[in-house]
Amino acid sequence: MQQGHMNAQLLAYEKIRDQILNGTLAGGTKLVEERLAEEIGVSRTPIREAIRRLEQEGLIQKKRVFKPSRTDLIHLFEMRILIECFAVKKAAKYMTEEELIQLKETIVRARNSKEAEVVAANKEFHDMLVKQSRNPLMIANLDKMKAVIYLFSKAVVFNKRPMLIDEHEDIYHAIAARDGERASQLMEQHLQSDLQFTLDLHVLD
Amino acid sequence: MQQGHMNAQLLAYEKIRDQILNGTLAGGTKLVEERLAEEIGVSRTPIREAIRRLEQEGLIQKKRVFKPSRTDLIHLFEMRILIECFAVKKAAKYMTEEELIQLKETIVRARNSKEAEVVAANKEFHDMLVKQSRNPLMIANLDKMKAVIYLFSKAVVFNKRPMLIDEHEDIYHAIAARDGERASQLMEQHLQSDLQFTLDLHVLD
DNA sequence: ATAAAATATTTTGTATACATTTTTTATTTA
DNA sequence: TAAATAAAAAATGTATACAAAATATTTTAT
Repeated sequence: MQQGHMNAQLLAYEKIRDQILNGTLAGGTKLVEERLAEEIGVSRTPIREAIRRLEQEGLIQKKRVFKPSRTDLIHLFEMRILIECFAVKKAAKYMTEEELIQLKETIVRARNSKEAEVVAANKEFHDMLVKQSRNPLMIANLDKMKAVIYLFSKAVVFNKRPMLIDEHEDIYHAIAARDGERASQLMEQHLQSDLQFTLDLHVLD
Repeated sequence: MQQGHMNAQLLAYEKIRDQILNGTLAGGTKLVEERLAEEIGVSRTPIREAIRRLEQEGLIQKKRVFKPSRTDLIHLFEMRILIECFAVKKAAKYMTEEELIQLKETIVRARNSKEAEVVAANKEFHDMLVKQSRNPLMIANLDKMKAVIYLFSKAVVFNKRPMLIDEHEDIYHAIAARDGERASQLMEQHLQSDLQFTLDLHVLD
């Protein structure tokens, strides 16, 4: 959490967002402007703007902390698959040798580290690929979605799904071989597995 | 323009949005809260909320009416193609006979009407298909994008591209034949042609 | 006359008061 | 007791005043 020129709005936005993501504000909680204003120490005005923003990002819906259902997650992943498969095809076409080395590097790092570092490396793998879409719209879209996806899976200790890194490696090889179609197929399977894994951990709904 | 329970916010939102879409507020124009407040006859507070919303929809950027560049339009269409091709595959799988009749109906209407009615029928064709994605996220996304796409092509008299209806018909036949792959390919070509047509009409940039 | 500094003006950000609506609680009635 | 209604409280919507920041304008020095 960095603090640029901290105006009240940004402060409110970041504080509320953090509380939602780390679970302090649980899914379904009603957000009361005055309560938040008092807690954060600003007036209602910037709180409102922050809430509007979070509403647009999907983290708040109808004044309540969004609690994604299984169906919501499935929809999110449908969209995610569309974008990441597109990106991966572009990657196969346009990624430079240097970029490929960097990509490979995230896999090596994921194998040789543990805990948070693994998660960070895997995240970087996906981020690098999404960037290859060269489409700011898609990048921004996916960014928003990730917050909601995280919201759903935050209970899931940490992405420790078996085979995850192997799948990344397969995707990498397909890209390096400039086989966009195959990379896309592999990415789809990879994300479907991720979705299934997440759904399985939330038996109730 | 219908008026539900007209609160100041909605009023402001709709008025500003309309002015952007119909060109009264030209691309690049700086939006001054006080000016708008006076004109619309509400205070600055609801104006601000309306602006935030329009910012999120992409119609306003950094306090100015968004003026999409050719590149922006290309990005928009990349995203649009992704979603509509996805939708069309689902349509081929799941559309009922009744729905297919309705779809066909939009084509007949487009052939036998003129002016605004043709445009409406063509729009309905796409809307019906997008709905087949059965994914609220995609539907909402496309809806936002359409406003911006319209913003770009509003100077373009009205969608009178030759072959447009024939292409719709081809897509319809592919769907009716339950050939999702082909429907998707046809939809992609169709939208690429639309993009090209729109770009060609804006020689300057 | 030009560039820099100082000043004035406009515009946005924030707090606050009050109006309106929504939600909750209490009360009445069947 | 349960449903319906009325009263109270709470929360949101809106207007407005003032503060801070960003822009535009004038002044000054070179």
